[in-house]
Amino acid sequence: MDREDIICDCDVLHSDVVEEVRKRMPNEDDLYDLADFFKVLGDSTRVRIIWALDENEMCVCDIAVLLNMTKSAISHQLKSLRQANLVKFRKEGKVVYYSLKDDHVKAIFETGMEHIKE
Amino acid sequence: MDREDIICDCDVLHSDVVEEVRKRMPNEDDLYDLADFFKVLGDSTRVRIIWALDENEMCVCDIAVLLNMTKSAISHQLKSLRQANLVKFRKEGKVVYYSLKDDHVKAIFETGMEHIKE
DNA sequence: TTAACGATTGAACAACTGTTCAACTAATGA
DNA sequence: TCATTAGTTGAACAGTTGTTCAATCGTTAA
Repeated sequence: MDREDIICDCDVLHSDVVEEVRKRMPNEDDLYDLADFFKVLGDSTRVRIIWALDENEMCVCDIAVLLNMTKSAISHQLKSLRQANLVKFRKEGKVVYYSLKDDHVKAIFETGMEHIKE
Repeated sequence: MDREDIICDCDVLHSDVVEEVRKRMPNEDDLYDLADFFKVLGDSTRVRIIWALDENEMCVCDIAVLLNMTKSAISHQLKSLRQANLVKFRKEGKVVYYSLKDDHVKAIFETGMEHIKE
């Protein structure tokens, strides 16, 4: 990093701690990906969709009725969930059935629930 | 819900599934709180702060140096983390030391890492 | 008392996000 | 063939969010 790129407005107080932590920090890219992953879970519509799909495979219309939202809104959010690799789908005629792809998510949800219920 | 409040633009296709899922869905408020919890984790600055604090208790200046950001930016994010009950702090003279409050978070992080590394 | 410094705060701004709307595709069946 | 229905898409809009900037607080030490 060049001198000019340093935007921090203070001097380090415990350089030993900072250096030690810096060594142990995971790859920057992984931390950005992790934040993006949580960003997907950080929306009540998507959380409710995931929770619903964990109970049962459902089509877009059913989810829209369940959450009382438009098909379009649901479809947009399902797109985010697809891109984040959290749901999969199968087509049957005009109907598209969505279901959960990942088994990590339920574990994460349950630990999250424990946290907020304290 | 009144008839006028229904904004869904389609008819239910599998009312049995929808009814069954509706019964099993957790409390709406809990799902909103859960989404808010993930929203806090859904930012790379906050994720990096949490990861750093998991390694060592640190003061605001040290975190600012580590992440090459201003004290102000860090302090704002620490406020979010405090409000979400994820960090605690102790004062020593002018210096404020932050550390992780919650042991759930590391478990959630590690499961999240597993997911994104697939 | 005063200067210096670590930290916090509120306002402002730009960037981002979720929903709506309208237009569209693809499959069905009359 | 044509109307209908399930679902997707892109643009637009409003609401939200993260960082910056300047001002401020609280503690320390001169």
